[in-house]
Parts: sequence; structure tokens; C-alpha cells
Amino acid sequence: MPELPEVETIVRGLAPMLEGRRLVRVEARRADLRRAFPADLRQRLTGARVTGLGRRAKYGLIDTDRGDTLVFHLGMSGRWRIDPEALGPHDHLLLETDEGRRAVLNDPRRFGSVDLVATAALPQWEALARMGPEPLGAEFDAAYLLRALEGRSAPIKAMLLDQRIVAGLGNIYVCEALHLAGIAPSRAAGRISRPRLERLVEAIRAVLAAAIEAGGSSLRDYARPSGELGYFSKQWRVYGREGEACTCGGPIRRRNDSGRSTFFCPRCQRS
DNA sequence: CCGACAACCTGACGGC
DNA sequence: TGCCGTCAGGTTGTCG
Repeated sequence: MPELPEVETIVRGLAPMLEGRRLVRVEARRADLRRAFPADLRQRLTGARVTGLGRRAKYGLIDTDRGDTLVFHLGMSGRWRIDPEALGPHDHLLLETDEGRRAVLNDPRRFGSVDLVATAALPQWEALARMGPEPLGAEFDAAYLLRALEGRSAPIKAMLLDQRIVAGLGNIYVCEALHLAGIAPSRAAGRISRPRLERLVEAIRAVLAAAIEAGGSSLRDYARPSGELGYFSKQWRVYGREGEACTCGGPIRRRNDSGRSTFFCPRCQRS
């Protein structure tokens, strides 16, 4: 589920119950996800006050007054459950606040991660250090993309999935943005004209903003009986719509590019 | 640098 | 009903 908009939505959903609260109970229910949990996770977090939440790319950030930031990544199947009635399978990490609220990290496939990083050193932290700019930030524009893609012969789709180029896009929103921009996923990245890169930047921004907007509206019921966070409407133009009609009337195609599905409209995205 | 592929895991779904 | 193959929103590493 989680690309940038999903993580953003989840962070916004967690903020009201965590911000300013003291963590009275921290329980890791297994030793690792994709990699081991920090050995001192519990002692460093228990008793700490959450000072703020944030996001960098697909990473969620929970800052504490002890100078540590809990950094979580949701992998393919991660989500947070809010005040669940009971803990169940794949509930790997529990945070309980001084108000008795509970946030539970659930991740069946365990491709996610949980780390504890000194807040001041966060930008230098290995996973974030080599990361490209935020697609919704000012640094990300056509001029930047032009330089970053210069001389690259790899397909634009692969380049947009590369977090070192731009941070936070995944398979869905790359497909969506390329379609909105009218660019073929296979187009050599370094051979896209500046005007078309400008269009691409705007498309990426628009697609992400719309998804965050949609997530935001569904947040109102984030405390549904199931207590799950991460419920998103699917307003996709091409993703998951193989065989259906594109807005142009032509059929949406699906192709496999090195193990990942690419959805596109051959008519709207000729080059 | 590039492309293809495997690995890490579980669950959902379609076909038979 | 059940078994089996396929696929899934991510990341990382290897090999040619």
C-alpha cells in the first residue's frame, strides 16, 4: 500500500494521538522485520514524549524529546492499527501513550523496518542520505530532473522508481504520473525534452496531491471499528485497469518490466 | 551504467 | 472444498 501519499496520510492520522503524549509502553513482539529492531528500542522509547511526526520519502518519522527519532518504513504490507480491540497476527510493535491510546504496527510480509536514529543526524542516516528530493518540495523541478536524467538511457519509469532521483514514488504513482504527462514508460530518460519534463513534474505533483487529498478525506473515519489506518480510495487512471478504456477510448495495457507491472495507454503515451 | 532476476515474506485470488 | 500457480504498493544485491 504505502507510497508517499499513503505514508503522509498515515503520519497525519497518527499525529493527533501521539503528538505531545508520553509513551508509557513500548513492546516489540518480535526481534526484526526486514532487519533487526534496535536492541534498546524499548528502553529508549519508554517514558519519552513524542514531540512531532513527519515524513521523508516513504519513511514515517516519530520524534521524541530524548533526541531520538523512530523511523518506520511500511514495506509492501505495513500499516498502523489504532486502538485495536486485541493484538493479533503480524502485530509487531506496540506504542501506548499516557492517555491509553495504542498504535500498533502490523506488517504481514515484514518487508518494513523500524529504526531509532538521533534526530540531529537524520539527514545523514544511511537510508536517507542518498535520497533524492521530495517530489512535492521546491527543489524538485524540471531543471533538477533535466540534470539528474542527463545522459541516462534507462527508461523513465525505472528512473522515477529510483529513490536517489526522486524520493517517495512507487509503482502506482509512477504509472499514474507518466500517463497524466503523456510519456511512454519506456522512453529513455535522458532524451525527454524540457517542456515534457515540466509536464512530468506537474503530473507527479498533481497525482500525489490528489492521492493525499483522497487519503485525507478518508482519515475522518480512521478510528473505524477495525481501527485500521491506511484506507484509500482507488481513483487510478491506468494502474490495475488492464483492458479497460483509457479516457482517450483506447485500451489500457499492462506489461511486465523486470518483474513489475507497468500500466499505460499506448495511444496517450506514444513516446 | 543497464537490464534482468532473485531474495526477503504472507495473503488474496483465480482456475481447475 | 482444496490445491496450486500467480500476483502484490518495496528494497537490495548479484550477474552478465
